[in-house]
Amino acid sequence: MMRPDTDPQIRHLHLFRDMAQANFVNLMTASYDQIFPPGLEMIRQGDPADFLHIVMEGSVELVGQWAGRECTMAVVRPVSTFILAACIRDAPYLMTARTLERTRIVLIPASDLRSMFRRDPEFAVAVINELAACYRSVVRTAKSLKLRNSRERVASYLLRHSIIAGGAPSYMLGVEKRLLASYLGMTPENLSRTLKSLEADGVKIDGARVIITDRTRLTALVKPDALIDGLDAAADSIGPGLPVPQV
Amino acid sequence: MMRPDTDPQIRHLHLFRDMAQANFVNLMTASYDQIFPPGLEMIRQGDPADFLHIVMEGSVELVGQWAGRECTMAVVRPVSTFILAACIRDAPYLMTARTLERTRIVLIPASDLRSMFRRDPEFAVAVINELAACYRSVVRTAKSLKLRNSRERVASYLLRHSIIAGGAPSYMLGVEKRLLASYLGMTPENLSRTLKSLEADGVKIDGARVIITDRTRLTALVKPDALIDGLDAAADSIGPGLPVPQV
DNA sequence: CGAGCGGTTGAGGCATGTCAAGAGTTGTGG
DNA sequence: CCACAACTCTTGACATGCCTCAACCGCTCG
Repeated sequence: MMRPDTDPQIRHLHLFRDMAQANFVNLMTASYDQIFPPGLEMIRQGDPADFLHIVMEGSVELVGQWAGRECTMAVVRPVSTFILAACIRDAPYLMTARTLERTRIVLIPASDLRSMFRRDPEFAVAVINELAACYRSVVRTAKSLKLRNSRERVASYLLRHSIIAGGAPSYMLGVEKRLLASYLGMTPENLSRTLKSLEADGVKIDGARVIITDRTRLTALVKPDALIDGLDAAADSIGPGLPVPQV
Repeated sequence: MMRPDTDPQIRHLHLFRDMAQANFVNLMTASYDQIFPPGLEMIRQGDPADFLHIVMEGSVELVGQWAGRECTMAVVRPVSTFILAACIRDAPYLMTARTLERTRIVLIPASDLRSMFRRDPEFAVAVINELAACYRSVVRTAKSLKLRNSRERVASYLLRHSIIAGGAPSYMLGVEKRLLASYLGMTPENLSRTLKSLEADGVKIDGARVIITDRTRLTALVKPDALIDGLDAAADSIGPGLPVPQV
C-alpha cells in the first residue's frame, strides 16, 4: 500500500517530525498511497473532509469556486500537506483540489488524525504550529489582495520567486501563465499586458523565463514587506519543507 | 489588576473552556487588565507578539498597512481574542490594532501561552480548533475578494448581517460606512453609490439602518454560499462566542 | 495535417478610484 | 449656549484600471 520510501519523507515534515514513532507508524499503516492522472478533480469543495492529503510527487491546484466562476488559491508541491484545517474541524473542504500533472498522494484518514493529536502532545504542538503558519500565510495573501493593485502583485511575485530561486538573475516560471493570472486575481490577458509593461521596471519575460534586468529598480517598485511577502518564513522559523501552499 | 467579573467571561471562551482550572488561574494571574481610550494604536504591525489580547469591552479594528495605504481586515468585539497565531509562532504581528472606542483588554503574556499548550493537552486541542477555525475564516475572506465584485460583496454583507440579526427585516450597521468600505475592499464613495443602487435589488439603507425590502430578490443576487459566507460557523461547530474576527 | 490550447495583442466597455464640493453631524472651546 | 472645526457621508465629473470580446500566432498532440 505504501511505498517503502514514502515514510521517511513524510516523517521529515514539521508536522510529523516530533511525534512518537509508534504513533507515526500507526498513522501510516492506516493511510493510502494513490496515484492520480493529470487534471483529475480529487476533492470537490463542499465535500466532507475525510482525508488529510500529502503530495509526494507531482502538483495539486487548490481552487475556489462560486457562481460558475473559479480562481486558483494555491498550488501544492512535494512534500507537503493540504486541507489540514478542514480535517481537524471535521468540516467541508473550502476548496476544490485538482491535479496539475500525474500526482502521487498519501491519504491519512481524518478521524485518525483527530484522535492522534489528543493522544500525542508533540503532534498537537506540531499541528498548532502548522495551522498558525498557514493562517498567517493566508492573512498575508488577503493583505496583498487589498493593499496592492494587480501590477504590484505581479511585480512582487516575480521578485519574490527570484529570491526563492537563490537570488538568481534568471529563473523559470513554475506554472502556466493563465494559472498564475488566476492566482494573482487577474485575467490572462491582463497579466500578459502587465508583464510586458514591467520591462520598463527591471524585469523581462521570455516565454516561461523570467530575467531580472534591474533588481534595484524592480525592488523599488515592489517595496517588499516581510509582513506581506513573508520571506520571514524563516523568521517564522519554518525551515525547508514549507508548510504553506505556494504557487 | 483583574476585575473580579473578568475571569468567568474568559473562561467561557472555547479557547479556555476545557483547560484545567489550575492552569487557567495560572494564566490569569500572569495577565494584565487595561483600558484604552478611543482611537489608540495598541499594536503596530511588525511589533513582536508579546501578548494575546482579549477584548472585554469596546471594539478593536485590525488594519493591514503597506506603502502608506491601509485597509481594515477585521473588527473584534467582546468577548474574543485576537492575534493568537503571532503569539504562538513568536512572530511579528501582521496587523495593526487600533481601538474604535473606549476598550478594555486583558493581556496574556505570549510566553505563558506557549508554555501552557505544552503542559495542558485540553488547551492544546482548543488552540488547534481555534486556529483551524480562524484559518478557514480567512480563506473564506480571500475567496470572497477574488470571486465576487464589490457590489456582490456589499450585498452579501448586508444579507449575512440580517441573518445574524435573527433574520430581522431591519437592523443597524455596527460600524461606520467608511470602515465598512475599507473592510469590503472599496472606497467610501463607491460604497455609497453601491448602496443606493442596491435599492433596486431588495435592500434599502437609511443612515445606519438597513432595511430588507425584498429578501428573495436580495438572496438571488447574493447567491449565499456556506463555503464563503460561513454561516456554517455552526457547521464548524462554533457556538456563540465566535472565535472569528468579524466586522 | 488539423484541432485544441496557451499566449498575445487590440478595441471597446464597464467597474472602480480620484478629485472636488457641499450637506449633515459631532465634538470642542470660547 | 453658540460658533467653529473636523469629520462622515453623499453626489457629480472625470480618469483609469481591469475585464470582455475577438482575432491571431505558435505549439502540442492526436
